[in-house]
Amino acid sequence: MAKDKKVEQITDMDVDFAQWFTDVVTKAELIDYSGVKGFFILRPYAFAIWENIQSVLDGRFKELGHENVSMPVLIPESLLQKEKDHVEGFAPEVAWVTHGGSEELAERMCIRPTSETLFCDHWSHILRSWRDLPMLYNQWCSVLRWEKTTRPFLRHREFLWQEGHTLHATQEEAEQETQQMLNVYADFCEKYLAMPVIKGQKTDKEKFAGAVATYTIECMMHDKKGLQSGTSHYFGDGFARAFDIQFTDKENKLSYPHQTSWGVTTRLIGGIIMTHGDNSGLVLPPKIAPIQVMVIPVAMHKEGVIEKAAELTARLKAAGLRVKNDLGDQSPGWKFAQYEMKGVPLRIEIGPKDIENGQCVAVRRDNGGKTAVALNELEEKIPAILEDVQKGLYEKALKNLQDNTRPAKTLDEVKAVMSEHGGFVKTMWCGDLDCELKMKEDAGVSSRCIPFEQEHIADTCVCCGKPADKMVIWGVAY
RNA sequence: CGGGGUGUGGCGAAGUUUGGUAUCGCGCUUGGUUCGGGACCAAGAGGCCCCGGGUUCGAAUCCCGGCACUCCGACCA
Repeated sequence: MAKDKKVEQITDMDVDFAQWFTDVVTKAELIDYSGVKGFFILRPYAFAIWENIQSVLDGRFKELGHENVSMPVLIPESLLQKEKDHVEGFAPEVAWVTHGGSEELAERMCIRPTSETLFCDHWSHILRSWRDLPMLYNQWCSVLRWEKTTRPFLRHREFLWQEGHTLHATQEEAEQETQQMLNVYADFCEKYLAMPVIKGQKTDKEKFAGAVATYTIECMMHDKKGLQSGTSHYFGDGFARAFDIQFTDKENKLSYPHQTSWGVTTRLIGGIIMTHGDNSGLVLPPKIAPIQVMVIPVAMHKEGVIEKAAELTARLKAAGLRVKNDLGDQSPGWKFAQYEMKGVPLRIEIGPKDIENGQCVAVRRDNGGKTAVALNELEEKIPAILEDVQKGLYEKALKNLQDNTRPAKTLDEVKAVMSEHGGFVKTMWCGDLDCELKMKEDAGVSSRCIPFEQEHIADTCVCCGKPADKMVIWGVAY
């Protein structure tokens, strides 16, 4: 027991998962609290993770033809009001600017909670012809939503994200874009963050305010709760009509374009923490870790150790890895614990005995496995171990998802599964809002999504017993 | 927004019931010895006791009002 838990300061995750999470985000130096509720400071280590996420996704977006833009942070109230469902969805959680200096503004402005209205207004100015389409835009920015309950990474009042917004000549093209971007997110989560996802569609109750359809990737955290990790929306031409965005099509007729938007946020970092973390702290997938390898010299005062550590570091850097060494005067044991806390995927120990044997010792963060690596094989062996760590993390998370997703045919079965195991439940659903509400009321679960990969669990709705042909995944979500 | 808990050097706590000028551990600084799982010795530095009022000769402590953090709900990425 105790020997597994090397860091006493962290609350045991099986005792109190929420407290464990708070301990990790502060002790791994990811987050500091600002003086204002819901506004968090992303410290350099957290921001470096975000930059890695940005860099991969931004590259993908651009490969697919998207361009980055920068929209204003303020939205005039009249603009926000234009699309009815949208304003109803967001009005309760926007913050308002009412003064410029000491002068009261003629019209108050909200700090953007999302930028659909800004993009729409802009497009209504510039769109003329079918030759202008598609418009494939994205922006990296922060948005503000006045949430009641806030938690680091999972629910900020101000959070960093990217929001892609696109306009297309046809419904088919827009729907294809929506699917394409959902797939980009799913692929990124699985390949880079080692987080398996369930792709599917949101129910009407859960979809984005103003959307025709919302698609989502849902992940399962270590505590078996769900995390919506990315969304992609199809808007039809509703916003275009509300904002009077038109173009002249190939038949010389005025037409409304079809629209999409899609986004991921710094919540992904929360997902990484809660998917892979353990009782020693953070565990980062190698592909996204700011530091992939930490070289720790042992018995630094002995001749040649510091030089050897520097040499290994330089060689691994040259091999394309993100690697650092720690020549600080803390004891090796302190350093081991420190970088475990920070989730560095691989540690390399190099001391006098190793130098004598022409080797170093590589220690994996995910399972503690130690390997002696011959120094002349460094460039081949270390990347291979990192790949294995990446793979191992994904497989472990996939097992958690699969082992904790259970079928149910009746509401009583759902309740039994939830009280006994938690996790996700898959059931048939008739499509009625009343049944969805009853699931929440009686079993405490919300619909996560209607997965693209459907299974036939039963012939009838889990709730009302009427014929049903849709399978829904339910769970408790962050 | 409803219900609970908390707020004391950087961190974690004691002190609050019963008012008398703040204590401990960790960390930090300097010097020395150490170094294969959070080393040791010595000497130092560091406090608007969350904020604002009030009671009192005197408030970390009692009273009133705020704010923040945290957990559980409802709302949401």
